[in-house]
Amino acid sequence: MIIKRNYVISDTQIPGKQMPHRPNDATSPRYVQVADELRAAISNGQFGEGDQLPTESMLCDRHGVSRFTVREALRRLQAEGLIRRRRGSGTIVDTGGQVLRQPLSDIGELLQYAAGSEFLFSVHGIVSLGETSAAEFRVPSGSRWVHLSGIRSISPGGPAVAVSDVFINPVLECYVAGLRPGRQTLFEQLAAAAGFRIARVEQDIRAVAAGGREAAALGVARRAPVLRIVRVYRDDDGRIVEISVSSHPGDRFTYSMHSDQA
Amino acid sequence: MIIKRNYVISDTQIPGKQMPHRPNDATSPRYVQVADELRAAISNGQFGEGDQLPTESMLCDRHGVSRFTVREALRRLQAEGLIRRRRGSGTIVDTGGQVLRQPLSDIGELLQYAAGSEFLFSVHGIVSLGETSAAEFRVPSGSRWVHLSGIRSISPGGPAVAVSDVFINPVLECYVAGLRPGRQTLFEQLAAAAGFRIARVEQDIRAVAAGGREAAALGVARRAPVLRIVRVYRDDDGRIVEISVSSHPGDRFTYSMHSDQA
DNA sequence: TGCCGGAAGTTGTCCGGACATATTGCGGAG
DNA sequence: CTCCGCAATATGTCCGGACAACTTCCGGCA
Repeated sequence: MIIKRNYVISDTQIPGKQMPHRPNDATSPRYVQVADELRAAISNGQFGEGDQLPTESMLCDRHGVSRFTVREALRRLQAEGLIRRRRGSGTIVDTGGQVLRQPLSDIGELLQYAAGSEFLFSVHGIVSLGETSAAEFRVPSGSRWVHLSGIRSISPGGPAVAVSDVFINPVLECYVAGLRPGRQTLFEQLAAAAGFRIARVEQDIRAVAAGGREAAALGVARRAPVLRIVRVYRDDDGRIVEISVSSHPGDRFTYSMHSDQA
Repeated sequence: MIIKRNYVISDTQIPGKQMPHRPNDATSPRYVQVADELRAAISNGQFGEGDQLPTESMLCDRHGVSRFTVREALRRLQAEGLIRRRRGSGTIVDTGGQVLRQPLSDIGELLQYAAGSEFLFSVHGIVSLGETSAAEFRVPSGSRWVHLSGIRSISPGGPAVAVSDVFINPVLECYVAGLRPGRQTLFEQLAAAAGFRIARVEQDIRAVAAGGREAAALGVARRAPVLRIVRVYRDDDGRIVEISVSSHPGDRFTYSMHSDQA
């Protein structure tokens, strides 16, 4: 009988064989763990803005991993905009004062944004998208979706930072009743409940004039400028899981992102 | 005397030693070259939407490189949103009909966007940023910048897709006179002329109401919704090279991006 | 004093190998 | 014929090593 496990402990240590520092019961890869530890160290001030991070070889020794793993971890932190790296010089903490703004350049940061706000919603049943909406979302005209709408705010009952319409793939209809308002995103809840993974998010951002319903919900004047963000969530097979259309008041919301060159 | 070169050809081929398929006079890394070839093959229809790309080991053989190099190349294509990958299953071409929109999720795609439009500008000399602007751009109040303004359009003389104010670091003032209008970005020209590299771009996106000057230049009504994009370009040392403030008409411009989970 | 060149240190590129884990297809058992 | 399980195959994780290219610093030389 064969028992599947992450790592097999053998008596004879073969040089060059993968051997975790401590047995890895958690399923997350080592480089994610290293990245998490470094991120925490930056976050709690152990490494301050402008400080030099330990060199790759030092991190290898300290965490008991190879340079591959360390570089993969550092690559993640760089993609998050927390560090800056220069050949020959080293790795420097440079967050650009990121915490104050809403950084949204990958799915992880999308979650971070959602975690800082509350989402209240109600379910409206199944709708069929007309030609205009279908073209805008690049889905077949007349396709059917479970329709929800809601309001996102920083503190419960506080001023709204967004009003949203959400359309969920009807094959997931049975899970819609289990969705709960709060700080967790809908796509996260759907993924956990139905047992799949969000592999890609596409976003379209435009400036539009507030309609009557949006203006009222956001507390702005009619025809005031609002930022409209359309997000399309896809699973591993490219199937659309969820579409969300969010409208943010122009005077209260800024979408921030960054891009680092390799 | 020591002559620096990328690779040294030795008589005795040591197994496992790096040895380029063909002598690499170009300075670009091998994985960039592989990525470029694959991107071209996708672009010219050699691999169509939904097709399966050759496996990693096939690409290793075909390009005469290691799996490390192939994976680095594929990682780039995935970041660009051209392919989708699944463990055990393979790599599939999935561009999501990207060419029709303006994808802007890294510096390379920023260049692609700029290449599809013309930028005409004029130089206004040196200005000092007031407190409001300084705070918005996160630079010291009262700092001095070379001020330019201009209009971006798809075809020369055609309708404007943006009006921009640009602020350039005064240490680069001597290069400003050499800037030329057209399809090449200003930061690209500055980097080439002054011999540095743009390492990071930060972007803030908001919806605002068009002011009188913007409305006239864009051909929209006053107080019409416009998308305001503030970009801060930094070099390797984190110094601000250029700040650009672009206003795009809401009815003619959509900012598209995507985000793929590893 | 000032400049040049080399040594040391650091990240970038690249290799070959090994094993883990997910998917797919096929054949055998029922 | 259907379903289970295994083999083949593909990508993901991880190792150790080697060399390239760039920075920084320091000492020697003019």
